[in-house]
Amino acid sequence: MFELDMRSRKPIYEQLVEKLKELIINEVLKPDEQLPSVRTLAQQLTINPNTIQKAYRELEIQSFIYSIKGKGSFVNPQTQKKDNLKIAAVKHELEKLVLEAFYLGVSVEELLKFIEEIDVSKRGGDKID
Amino acid sequence: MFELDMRSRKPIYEQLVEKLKELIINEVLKPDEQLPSVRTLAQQLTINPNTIQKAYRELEIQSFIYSIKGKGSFVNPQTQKKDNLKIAAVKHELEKLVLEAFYLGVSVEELLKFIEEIDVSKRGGDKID
DNA sequence: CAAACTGTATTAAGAATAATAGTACACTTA
DNA sequence: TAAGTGTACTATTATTCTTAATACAGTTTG
Repeated sequence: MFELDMRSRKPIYEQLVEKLKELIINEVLKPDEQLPSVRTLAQQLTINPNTIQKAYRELEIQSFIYSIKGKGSFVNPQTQKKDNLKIAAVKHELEKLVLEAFYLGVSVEELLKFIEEIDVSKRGGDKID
Repeated sequence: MFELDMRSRKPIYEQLVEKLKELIINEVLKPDEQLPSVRTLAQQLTINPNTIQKAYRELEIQSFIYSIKGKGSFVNPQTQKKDNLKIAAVKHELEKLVLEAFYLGVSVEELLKFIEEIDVSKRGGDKID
């Protein structure tokens, strides 16, 4: 279900958050569908349950999921589906531009920073890094 | 001269590398211009000289600068100037597309990952993260 | 009801990395 | 010669992520 990079600088709980976000937004995980329990997923991924719970807590804060004690964690149905075809088209255009930027000598790092700055300027302060 | 984010997950030596790269590529630092000494810059930024040296070493490995014992560290003139106008135009187009992607519900994280994957697929394995 | 499952919380310890501190050596320049 | 340069090395501190081991409250199921 997941591929985690244990050697990344990015914490695995944060990788989990991102992966699950994608699965939810793209409706691989359906609205109100139950997520694996913290202990089950921990066993599957052979990582500590606390790490899973940290990810779930973060996802709940960002209202991607909701959790009910004794029952489980579920996909928040408010998260509306994206227009995937449109997104694919945009990504295709994006890739062309990015490659052009690379060709012009713009570094990956500079590009990433640029993207992040677009983000924060339009949506308010986000996570550090 | 620099703005460092001491609270970022990104190490400050790595932030230094990126900032200096930009200054060099954009020729804010001219070819063969001498960089501040490790001790001077450390004092200015109130960080440890070892951290500066780590950044300089990395920049030398990536051949953005060259260092001569007893003399100093200098900008490698091989680093050619970029076409800044062209880059600005590309960035402008890029910003529009990125905002469109945001509007479609693509997360910043997903976008950053997408950019990074373009990079690695076209230029071989880079740094983790 | 009882057992087994859920989420949640807490404390402690381990591991890894970044950053600092301090010192030293070789080289260049004024 | 003195001061400034890059470079190297060890040790220590600090931070963060992860694990470990419990514990408690609620739900579900036999």
